[in-house]
Amino acid sequence: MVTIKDVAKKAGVSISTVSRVINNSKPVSNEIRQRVLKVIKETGYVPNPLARSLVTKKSQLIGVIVPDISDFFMGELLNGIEEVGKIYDYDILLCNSYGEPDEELKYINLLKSKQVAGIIFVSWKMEKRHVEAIESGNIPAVYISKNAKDFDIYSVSIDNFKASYEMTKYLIENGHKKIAFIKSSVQDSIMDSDRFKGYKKALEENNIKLEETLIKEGDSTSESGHYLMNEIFEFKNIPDAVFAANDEVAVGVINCILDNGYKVPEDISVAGFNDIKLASLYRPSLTTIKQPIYDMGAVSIRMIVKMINEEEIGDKNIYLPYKLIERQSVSKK
Amino acid sequence: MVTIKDVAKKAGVSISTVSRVINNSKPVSNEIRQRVLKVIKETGYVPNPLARSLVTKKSQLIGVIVPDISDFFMGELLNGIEEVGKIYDYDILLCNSYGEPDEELKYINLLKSKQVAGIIFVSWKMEKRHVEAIESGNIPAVYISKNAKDFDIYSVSIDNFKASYEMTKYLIENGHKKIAFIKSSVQDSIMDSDRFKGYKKALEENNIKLEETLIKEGDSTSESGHYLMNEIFEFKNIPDAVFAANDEVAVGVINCILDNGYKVPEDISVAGFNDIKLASLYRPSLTTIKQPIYDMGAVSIRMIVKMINEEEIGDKNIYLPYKLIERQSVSKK
DNA sequence: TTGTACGCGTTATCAC
DNA sequence: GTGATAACGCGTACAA
Repeated sequence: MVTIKDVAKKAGVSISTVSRVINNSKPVSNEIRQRVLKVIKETGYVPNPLARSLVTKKSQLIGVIVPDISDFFMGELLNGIEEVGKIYDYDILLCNSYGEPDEELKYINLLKSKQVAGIIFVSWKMEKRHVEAIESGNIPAVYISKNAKDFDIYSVSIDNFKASYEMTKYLIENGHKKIAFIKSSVQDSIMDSDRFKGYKKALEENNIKLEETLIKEGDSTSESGHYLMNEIFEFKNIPDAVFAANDEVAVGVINCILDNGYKVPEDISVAGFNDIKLASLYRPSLTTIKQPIYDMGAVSIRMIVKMINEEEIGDKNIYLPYKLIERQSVSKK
Repeated sequence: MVTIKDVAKKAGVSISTVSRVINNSKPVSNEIRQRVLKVIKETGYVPNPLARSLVTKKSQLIGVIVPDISDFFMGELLNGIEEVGKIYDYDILLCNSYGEPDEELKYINLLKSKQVAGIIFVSWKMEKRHVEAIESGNIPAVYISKNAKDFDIYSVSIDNFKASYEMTKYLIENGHKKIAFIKSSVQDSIMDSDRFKGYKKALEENNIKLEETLIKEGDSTSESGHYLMNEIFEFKNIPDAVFAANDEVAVGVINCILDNGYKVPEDISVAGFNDIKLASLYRPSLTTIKQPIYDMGAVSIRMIVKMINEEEIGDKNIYLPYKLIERQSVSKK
């Protein structure tokens, strides 16, 4: 491996000079600059990021902690993070926490010891100790989590309350009165409450009373959706629409409805949340709330970069626009 | 940040001694060991991985280059890599190449300069220059690619020829004679040939002649599947079954068939390849070849670790077992 | 068994 | 504008 020393020697200058040309840190006479550049090209010299980080105390690594890599949501999010990160020359150190708080904490400390330039923390549900661990490191961080707004931190999300309210209203306006709501309990947090609150408000405004037997909660998998929908069927209190906490759950719900001999959306309508790739692929295609997942990733890392460069950031909590996507899974009036 | 020096001073020993206890590299008297350990605990000292890598020339980082993070396949693969990596204390440096050869090459060099302990290179289609770039670095590497076996390298895959042969045979045995085949051209490589060859052999054995108008190729997205299936429809030479290069394509194919007013599998059967999560979620659920994606990731990183530790590895090319999964998208006799 | 001193490849602080 | 040289935090021959 060719080092700065080799380049210096071959160019007949000191390593300081070489350092200056590669970093543009101080003026160097044009003649020497060209000579050094030439040698660099010839030798194929690449600065050692490790040595560099060791002295500057900064790496070009952004640590990203996610609860589940194979979750459709994370893939798109990571895409956004990666793509924008590349623009600013940052690489991604990926950590899969399996949504376990202890793992999350372990990774936070690991990332700190690796002196990452920033952390993007994606979590189903954050705890105080996580925030404290990150913030104490004095390292730029952005949070993507259902309950991020409980803390005084930088976060990226959408307005879940409003989105949920709109979707519920949409269902009602299209003639649905008996609307089941399925939330994911791993997210028995503010944000789920937000979505639930939006649902509740829409019902209230339309004088529809909440039915306990139509409110279910499980985790955020399709299996869970299938299971919970079955419970609803067993109760014989059949809804004419189901609003699921996320698209995977929604698909599980639809499959269950189909398995029970009903049709979607003719007999029962189903709405999802997130608009992951699956939502448009699945048939019937899912009416859902489109979260700008890719953008959320992109914005997160952009914020980190700004923090690193000490640029001005507006609000600590960024709310991105969402959109109600009408597809086939909800029948229209 | 507390360093090895601080620990040494506080414990009243030299830094070498501290280094020895944390690395177990040389004998240290029990008394001193305990004292050092105690100080480490008290101070919460964590060795700086950067400084460590700088001197040992080895990091605890495994670089993973994938062509598309949001691809369902990659998510599951990364899961396997991450989980096993964690066991051996390796972290994942994630690179998204977008399947572009130049990007791939750039990342390979980046990873080398970061002195990663190993590289897992996932690619739609590898070129000689990629292999050369990696192998010249003398760094452990495992390849997951359609055409990995063209090179003398470590790779993990399944026997695509046999799998494809079996699926085609299965279709034929269930009464299908006009079987379309859709490959993904980004993979116009050996492996696709392998799958294509398997398809061809099965047809030959059953005296079915190959029909050019039923062979299509595009990329590996559902959009591509939809588009190609449309082309087949336009040709008015309707098949009674379609064998798609992968599940996403298969879903696109089915959606197209549905859009054209046909039923799956009653009118046309569709088989996929890979068995990603989507395959069982989608309705009709996909009959497909189950690749052990998670295991492929797990095995890959396990191989890397073995290479790092200079343990014995058996074959250079690992073939994992696959399985034909019967679901709803193919009608049975 | 323990400590000293050097080197890993860079950047940064001085002098010149 | 340029060049020594001290750091960064750690591992490890070499001495003791």
